[in-house]
Amino acid sequence: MSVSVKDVAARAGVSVGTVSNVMNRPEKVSPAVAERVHEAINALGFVRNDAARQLRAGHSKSIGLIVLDVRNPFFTDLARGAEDEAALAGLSVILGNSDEKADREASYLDLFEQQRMHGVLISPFGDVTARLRRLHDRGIPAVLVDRTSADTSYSSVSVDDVAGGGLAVEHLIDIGRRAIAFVGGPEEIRQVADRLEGARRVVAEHPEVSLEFIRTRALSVIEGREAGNDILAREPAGRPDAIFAANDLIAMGVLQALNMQGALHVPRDIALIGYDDIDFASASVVPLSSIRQQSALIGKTAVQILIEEADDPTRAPRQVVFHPELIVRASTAGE
Amino acid sequence: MSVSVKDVAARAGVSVGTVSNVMNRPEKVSPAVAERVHEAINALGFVRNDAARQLRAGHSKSIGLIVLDVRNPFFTDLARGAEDEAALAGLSVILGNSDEKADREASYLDLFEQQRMHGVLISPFGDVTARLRRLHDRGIPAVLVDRTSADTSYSSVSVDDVAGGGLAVEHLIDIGRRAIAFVGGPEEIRQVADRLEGARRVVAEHPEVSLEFIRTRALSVIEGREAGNDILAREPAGRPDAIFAANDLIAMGVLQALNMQGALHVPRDIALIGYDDIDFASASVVPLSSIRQQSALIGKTAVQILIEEADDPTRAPRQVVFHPELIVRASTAGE
DNA sequence: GTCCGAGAATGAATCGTTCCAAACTTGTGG
DNA sequence: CCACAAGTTTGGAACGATTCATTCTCGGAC
Repeated sequence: MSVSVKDVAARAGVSVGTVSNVMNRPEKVSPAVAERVHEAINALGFVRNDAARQLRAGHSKSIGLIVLDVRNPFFTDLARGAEDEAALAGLSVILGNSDEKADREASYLDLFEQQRMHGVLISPFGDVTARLRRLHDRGIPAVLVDRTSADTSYSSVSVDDVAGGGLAVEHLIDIGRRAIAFVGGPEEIRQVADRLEGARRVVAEHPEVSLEFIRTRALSVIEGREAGNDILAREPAGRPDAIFAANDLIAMGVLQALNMQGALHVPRDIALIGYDDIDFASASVVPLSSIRQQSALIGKTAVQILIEEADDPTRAPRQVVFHPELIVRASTAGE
Repeated sequence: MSVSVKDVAARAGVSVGTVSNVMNRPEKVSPAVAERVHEAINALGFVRNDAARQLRAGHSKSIGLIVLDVRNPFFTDLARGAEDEAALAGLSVILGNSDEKADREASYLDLFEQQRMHGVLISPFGDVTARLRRLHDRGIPAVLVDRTSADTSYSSVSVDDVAGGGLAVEHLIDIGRRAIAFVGGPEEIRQVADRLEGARRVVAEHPEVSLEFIRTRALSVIEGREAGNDILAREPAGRPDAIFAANDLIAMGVLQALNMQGALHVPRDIALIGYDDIDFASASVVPLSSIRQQSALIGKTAVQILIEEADDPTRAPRQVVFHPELIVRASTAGE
């Protein structure tokens, strides 16, 4: 049925300990023996039983990653960065999609605890502090991603959305716009609140610039289109000359509305900038300027911190904050 | 450090065997004892070590799922269906994203083999027959999803793309269109070829209808827009009166081009139907008709088959093919 | 009062790998 | 020729949950 080290050892004429050494500390074993063992492994098609290895080691060689939404490119890029970094340390990443549901999030945490993961990266939805504490007591470190922890007892890696909001608005001002509208919502979403806050701060430094807040019920294309239609319905004098959308989906909706039957021209009549820099952003009718987050770098950094904490559980938690980047495309081009 | 059944047993004043019974065959144990054991479990914060359980059982309680692209809603919905079905059997699903890369696919298969997964669902990219054979020999069944297996030694669950192509074109004919264009490519992609084939078959039954094939280099928005611009540049008489796009991204690109400055009206001048029914489809400027696949049902069914095969490895492989569904929206509305 | 059997609880064996102290081998210097 | 060190290899204990043959307990039948 199942080929074990014992079978490999028998065929190679060595002890099981030696087979283990060949796989885990090759430098301890003579080349001739190593060769024989490898031959036996291939001939028998031996594949190590991870459960046994884990049982002995006390914890697994996998890192659990729980994200809010696998469909969001931000998280898939983050996951990719995490995987690549984990691979360097011989670890693999198991991806869990909480889909912004507390019960799904909890069941992944249960699973990861049962599996004695090497560590857990989580973009939390519900209140997970109690659970993370349990994991920590069990020797499983956790790092929060895309969210700063309220208490600083866990490490976190996030992006400065306030700075991102500032970047977007500074750019709009740079190209000469003065009447800016922020479209997005609800403000309960931290990212929305922070981006708006960043926009407000920059506007406060420029007395000649005004900022209007157009609230949406969600961050979707349809909501963006409704907001765009509202703007279109106004007197020309009452329209903003630039729009900062809380994310690219909103921006795309706004663009569709403004562009309908060529009513208004982007960027001539109204400049438009989004947030997240999703693939669709560069593929829309008018390629969209946006704010890009270094998603892969976040994942990579989070894994680095996780590995450090796993090696030395007494290490003090760290909060890393990255700064987003402005991507200029046609929707805010020229004057 | 780590709380084991032994600790629980000591606190509850019973043997380890009884603790195991409480967790795995509660009917074998008296209520009074069960109560004491549960109290001890909670008090000590005991969580079963999955590695030990697995080692004993010979295989894990997880199903591995390898998809071509986690960002594709088709696969996330499929994964959701699989998870829900697996949960009913007390299994969990581990998601791996091959991202259409053979090396990533291979490393997930390695991982799943090391972990002695309960079974593997895979939407294959490279040639995985040799590897699946190995898994099978080791007692790990595999089910192919979204692809019929060339040889019938593995079960598979897929969608009939030929039928889907037929559905789309029948609908266009039903609303009175006669000059149909299929936009998509490259034909090497099985889905593209099948959808085109389905379209051809239906057209062959209607002598009054013509089918034109407009090839694209990829299934992206940009390629779709280029195709749309080409059509727009033609003499009005040379334009089709209906377009069947190989997927929704292509359709969105086509729509953007046709709609630019209100040049052509969809569906009055040209009717348009896509494929996949992605979220964006209903959110585009003109809500898009599309062909929907029962993604969740595919995942659910694949898990059912997998569990059956895991229970009885001698079971003959089955090929299940689902039929897609027509979703009518504004882009093909009325006459 | 004894015997029987059903139900409940026990505990030793088991899974496959890793670790490590001990045993073995080889080569070198005295 | 022996002692010794360095380099290799060995074999058994350990990890923690599950299983199952065995033992125990208790109530009822005779």
